[in-house]
Amino acid sequence: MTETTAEVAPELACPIAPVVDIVFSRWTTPILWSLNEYGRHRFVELERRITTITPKVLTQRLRQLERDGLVVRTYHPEVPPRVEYEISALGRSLAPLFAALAEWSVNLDVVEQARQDYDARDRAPHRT
Amino acid sequence: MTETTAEVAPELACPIAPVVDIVFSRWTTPILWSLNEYGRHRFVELERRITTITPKVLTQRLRQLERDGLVVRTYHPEVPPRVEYEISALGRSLAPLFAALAEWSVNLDVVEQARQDYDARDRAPHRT
DNA sequence: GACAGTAGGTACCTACAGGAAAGTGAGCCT
DNA sequence: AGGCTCACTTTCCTGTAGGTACCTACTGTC
Repeated sequence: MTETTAEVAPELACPIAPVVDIVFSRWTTPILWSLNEYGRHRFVELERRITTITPKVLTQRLRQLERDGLVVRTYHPEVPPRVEYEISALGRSLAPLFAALAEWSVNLDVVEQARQDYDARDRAPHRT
Repeated sequence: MTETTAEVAPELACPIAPVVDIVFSRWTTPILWSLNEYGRHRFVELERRITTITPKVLTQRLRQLERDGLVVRTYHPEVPPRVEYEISALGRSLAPLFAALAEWSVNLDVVEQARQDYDARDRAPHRT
């Protein structure tokens, strides 16, 4: 944890926000997860794995991830064109982060319980 | 829409997506970070720390975080009303995650360099 | 009586992310 | 000669998150 010089963006109030923007922006999580867990993917393979994503958005996210150096795109100028996406070394360095998230997911039921409690508490008495 | 499917959300293709939704939805990161790093906050204190957030959105996010059991809201029915927000035990359990993110932020310059390389590469030759 | 401060609530509006659907181009199959 | 596949691209359209602005109740202070 290198202390970055001076005040870095007081409007953020939070040094990890830029990382979150890069790593956890919409759709990037399932893409990175897929590439990290199951290795190299072609475009249609990703499309089929993340069934709810549209090709337009998938392209956008992949371009963004490629630009950020998190995935590597390899174009094979063959007859039916073939493109392969794989996670980069930088992307692989996120693995412990993903592992930590996966571990934390044991708390999902706690969250679910908290929601039910909150909703139940909120129905009966008037909120202060 | 209430399809009781056997497989748990094939459209996600990624078990950590629910966690990301809870923890890294918009604005929650600076809020949780502030409460975790600097302790208890009043509403205006949070507002002043995260300067770009509007009161409406801050209220929304705080309610959501309270409902999810990540922050605790304490209302003091005093003359100028006073409300305090603090992080819950569950929220505190995110600390190692935040630490991991903070550590990863050393790679931000790598990302920045990748972006510059990508943009430079993309200007000159035609993209395949 | 005017105003400030607190913790929001509410109504209205806009911008942009993302969805749907069709097109592209090059070649191989039949 | 039409159909197929891949990897997108383009156009059009909608939903909704979030912004702006104003409102509440209460009291102390000027």
